[in-house]
Amino acid sequence: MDNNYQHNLNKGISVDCVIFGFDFEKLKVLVIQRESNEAGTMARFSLPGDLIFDDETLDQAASRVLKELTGLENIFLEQLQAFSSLNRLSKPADKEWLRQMREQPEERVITVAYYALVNLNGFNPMAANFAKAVSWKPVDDINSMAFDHFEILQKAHQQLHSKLKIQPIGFNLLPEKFTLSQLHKLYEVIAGKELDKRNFRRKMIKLEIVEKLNEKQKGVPHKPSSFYQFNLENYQKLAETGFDNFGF
Amino acid sequence: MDNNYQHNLNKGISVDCVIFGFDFEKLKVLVIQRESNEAGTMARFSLPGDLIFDDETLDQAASRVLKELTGLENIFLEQLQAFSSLNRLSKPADKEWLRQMREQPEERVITVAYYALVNLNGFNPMAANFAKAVSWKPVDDINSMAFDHFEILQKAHQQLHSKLKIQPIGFNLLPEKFTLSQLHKLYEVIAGKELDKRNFRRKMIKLEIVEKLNEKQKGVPHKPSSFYQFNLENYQKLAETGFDNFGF
DNA sequence: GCAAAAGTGTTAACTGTACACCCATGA
DNA sequence: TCATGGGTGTACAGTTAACACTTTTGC
Repeated sequence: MDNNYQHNLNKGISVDCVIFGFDFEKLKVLVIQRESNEAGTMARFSLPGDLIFDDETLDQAASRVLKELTGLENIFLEQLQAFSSLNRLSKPADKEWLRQMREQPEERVITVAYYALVNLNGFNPMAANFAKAVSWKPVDDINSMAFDHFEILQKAHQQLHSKLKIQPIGFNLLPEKFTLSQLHKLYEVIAGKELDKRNFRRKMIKLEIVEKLNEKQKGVPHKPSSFYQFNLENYQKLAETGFDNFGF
Repeated sequence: MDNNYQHNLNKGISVDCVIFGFDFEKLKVLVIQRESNEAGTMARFSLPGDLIFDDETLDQAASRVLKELTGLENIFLEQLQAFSSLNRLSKPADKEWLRQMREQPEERVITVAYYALVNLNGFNPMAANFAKAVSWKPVDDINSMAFDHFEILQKAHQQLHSKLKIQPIGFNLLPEKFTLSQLHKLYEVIAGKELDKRNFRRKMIKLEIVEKLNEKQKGVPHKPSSFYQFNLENYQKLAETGFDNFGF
């Protein structure tokens, strides 16, 4: 990717991004689809990533990959961890694929994984980058990926889950205005279990990290829901007093 | 360090280890002291670390550093995160120091930090490695280090704190047999606040992750304390049912 | 008027927290 | 006998968890 800057690339280190999105139904992840020239082989996906430049930090490299692919900037992006297994490129098809993109595909590469949270509603990654076969896949539907990317995805998913319990990062997956049912559904999907509707709402409202707006859903064939927004200020006050557990 | 294997070193990636120990009083960290040839300059310390070999994983490299320095194997060792700031080597004295140890000290190096938990009682790192000026320093007494090591230390300290709340990793800092007071003190030191003695003991005992032994302290000028040991099996049962918060 | 999702209260069980005194030992 | 840290119980407040019906809208 980005052959224009090759002279500058650090050949030994890459970043890979696990970009999560939520469509009010399922947790999804942005994947790049390999054109399958091996008939009969299961379609294979990889995470977006790139080698880093010598004069950028890992954070900058991850932001760059994210922007190139989605056009998005200033979104939630956090380092997961470095991966270094010696057989990252052990699958033959992976080597072939890499050969098309990099100068020395056999060389050992250590990758630093990041995970990002984006609001995917009304957003199509293809609009920003139509040259690549990019798509959102439900996380739960994926059970294999190229390289060690499935391991990275699983680790990122797990990290998202643990972090959601102690910090209000889930709001990054929703639009600015959202309904409590949408928030509720998000927590259920990530926690992987049902959460009592009444208890959930009561807790969110009592913590005062969501704020009711004077605006309701329109055109829905049922009682319209109020919109809410995340109140960062209140959350920060809460965090100062040592809050670190939603109790889900 | 370890010049014998130079031909094999990956010049772009190093590991650094934050090795924590607990002496029943304070949380300590293993540091390497630079021989200060700059009079008047505050003594400077660094974390133990090394460039990685091309044919080892990051985990292996970290284990190697740990073993070379302490002689210890199979102890708690976990990746923290990768650090890549472009001015890691910006302090002139740091460059000079590195020049003595590496071929190309100016080259950009990304480091992957690990943290380890060891039982330091009756243990002297010098015994295993007398060539280096290695010592345990109280974490709270350190407010500056070489390179970006102070940032790494702070991050590791913070991680230890958060993780201790949700997983029983603190036992790695204690001997196999310990008293509840020692465990209590450990949690207070890492949490950075007083914890009610009665409530603390009640909780640990009720969770059944500690097990009372038929053995007591001897020769202490006060009522002798019972020894306890960590019960991994019970903890795992607990973890299966979704336990992830000690509530401290 | 019906289907669909929004919104709302109460109770019982459990968990957290605050707090003070007697006990066993060595010197 | 004194100094030192070990060890114990209780009551109140707050939090979690379980549970079912009414409301508002579009069709």
